[in-house]
Amino acid sequence: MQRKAPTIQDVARHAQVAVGTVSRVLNESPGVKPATRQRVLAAIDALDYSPNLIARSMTSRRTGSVGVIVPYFTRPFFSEVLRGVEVMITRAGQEFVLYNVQSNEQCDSYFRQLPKQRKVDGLLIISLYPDDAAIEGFRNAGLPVVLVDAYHPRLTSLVVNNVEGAYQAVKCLIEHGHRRIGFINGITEGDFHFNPGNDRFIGLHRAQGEAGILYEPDLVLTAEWDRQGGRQAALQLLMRPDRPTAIFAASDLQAVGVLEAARSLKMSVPDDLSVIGFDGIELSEILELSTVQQPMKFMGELGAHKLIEQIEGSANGGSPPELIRLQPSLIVRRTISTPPSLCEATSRQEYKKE
Amino acid sequence: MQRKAPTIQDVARHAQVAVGTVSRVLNESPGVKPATRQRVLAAIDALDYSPNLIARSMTSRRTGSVGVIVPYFTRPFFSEVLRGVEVMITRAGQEFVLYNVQSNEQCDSYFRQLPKQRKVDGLLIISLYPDDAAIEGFRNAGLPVVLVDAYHPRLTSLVVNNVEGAYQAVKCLIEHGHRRIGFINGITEGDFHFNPGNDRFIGLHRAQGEAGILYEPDLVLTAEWDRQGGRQAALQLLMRPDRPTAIFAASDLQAVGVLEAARSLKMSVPDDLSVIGFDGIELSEILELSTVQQPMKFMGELGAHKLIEQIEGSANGGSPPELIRLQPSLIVRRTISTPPSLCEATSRQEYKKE
DNA sequence: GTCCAATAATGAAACAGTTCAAATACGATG
DNA sequence: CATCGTATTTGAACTGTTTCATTATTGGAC
Repeated sequence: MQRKAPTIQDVARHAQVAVGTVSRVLNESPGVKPATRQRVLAAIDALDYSPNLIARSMTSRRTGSVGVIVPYFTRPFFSEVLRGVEVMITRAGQEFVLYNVQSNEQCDSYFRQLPKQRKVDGLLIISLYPDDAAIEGFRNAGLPVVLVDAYHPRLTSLVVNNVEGAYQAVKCLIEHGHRRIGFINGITEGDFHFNPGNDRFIGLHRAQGEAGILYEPDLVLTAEWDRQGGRQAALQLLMRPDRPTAIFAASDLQAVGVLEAARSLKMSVPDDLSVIGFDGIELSEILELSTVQQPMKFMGELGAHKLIEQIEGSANGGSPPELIRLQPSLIVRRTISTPPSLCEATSRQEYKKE
Repeated sequence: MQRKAPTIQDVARHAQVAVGTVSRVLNESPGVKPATRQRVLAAIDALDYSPNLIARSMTSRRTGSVGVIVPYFTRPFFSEVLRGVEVMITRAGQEFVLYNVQSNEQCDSYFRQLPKQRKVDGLLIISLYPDDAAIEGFRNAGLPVVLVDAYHPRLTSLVVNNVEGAYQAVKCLIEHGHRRIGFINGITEGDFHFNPGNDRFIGLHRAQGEAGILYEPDLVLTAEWDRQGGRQAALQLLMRPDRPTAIFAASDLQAVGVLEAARSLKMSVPDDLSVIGFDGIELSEILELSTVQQPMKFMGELGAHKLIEQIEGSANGGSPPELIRLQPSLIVRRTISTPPSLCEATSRQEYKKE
């Protein structure tokens, strides 16, 4: 059992050529006579040889692997982004090394270690924000890095316009007559420094400002990015005497929590409460939840594509960092309607008219 | 920019020792005088050195990476399993290389190539069934392999008792009075040979047999494993004149499709139709879908744990393959009730009595 | 002050490839 | 037939580690 794998030496011996020749056959370098090439290929076939990629990496300084650093990779948003990433990485013939981060220390340690260990040819960082020291480390190591759903001026970054997305969402709510709109933000996880929820808050703020709605700090809560977070925050908002008639959540998962909270309070959506989320995960479609759709898979694809471009072009000097902005789009589904107060008001008005 | 990374040679020179000594400091091998160790550590610190893992892999024949082969890794079931896998792999200080397979050829090519390329120390194969040639390849390469949600006599395998899970589910439906139960199986994807849906079908069959219910081939359909598949199959089942009063789907995603089909036909669940799925993904909880819960995360953890055990013990001869069986558990939620026909029957009976 | 056995430290070989300067083969030309 | 230039091929050097047979150092016993 476990007989030693054949090496390039064995192939060379078997084909009666020098190792260098086998190497050029393997790498399809020119300058090998067809007849020789055939002999070598036959030997490779006979020995069932395939090159040891580790050894190859030694000299070629290419590992054929791309590292992807991502927080909580099983959450639907990240999962979708990764789907796109995987497609591109595989298409480029690279392997996909997943670095899941759950804490700030872990994230930092990846940022510090990975460039030096040389186990990956490039790094795709999703929704995480490397500090300047980390970026210096990437540069020193000559390691291509692309940011997705995060921005840093010194790195190629891919972001969606969170401000605009939130603005559209809230504007839609306002156009439906809502004046008291709750906002559930996501926490800045660990200490990752970067929080797309903050931009979404800004969008909300802008839409409200334009409509002349006063900012009410009490209607803004910060919660975990998941269902539980959304539910708890929603309960808090909805049990207030002057509760909001609509809630905008920084993520779909939180919005689902809002729906659950409403259900548990026997409130009907959208009759008693309008809800809108952010992301556009599959679940939002199933639950007919209105949301701001991000092009998740595309973000993954494009980010990976840009990274691979950098890896392949890294010989001839790195290209300057690029900032790519994508537009989210509002999807109005079942969970939005005119607020109850306004309905009453309207009917009362109509009543008066008669 | 991009100054060359320091090597062990540089450290040795800086600390005025031989490379061998630095190596033993790095690997915490005994036989290095504390004073020397200090000098070396100081040099490592001064140069900000960390060993090149690729080079290290050359001689140590350990890459520090574990490969995970999985189909459609973003589906909730796999995603949950992977969550467990990731935890264990990271805990063991290994890296997680993801091989997502979407076609049979791709799967096969991974099975053939990976053992020879030596880029991973072990392979975790999820819901995929390697053929004998592949297994021979693993053995020749001395590559530890563990199967999760699949079984092969020559490999350590981790399976849930699909027959039993399905049996419980269908028995529950029968106990609620259902006699016409539709079954939506999942297709055997690509040509992966292994289909847990078949065992679920057997469980259904057994429960029906015990209850003296005749097997009706028309009530058994095969569909894609996803929502669309479930929806289409359900539509087909529900538009029959003698439609079933309950549907058991081989996956939760398909069961969600069933719910959607029912909704589009204006049928109420569970009043007009009982539905039960399989897997126990988060979505089933959100939709209050009854299901057969698999310990997904645990399966990932245990599978990865077994694999790491094998990797670490692979020096002293491989342990014999092990078969681990886990029990799923039925979760009854909102989507099960007594069938309408029986309600009528019951009320008619009661009527007569009066 | 020797001698001996540990204990430390050395440095070359090995790992499995790529690369490149040098050697060789070959066909055409003068 | 010698010469030249091109097309192949060779084999040693190199990548950055680990390992291991040697060699050097140390400290204690005599």
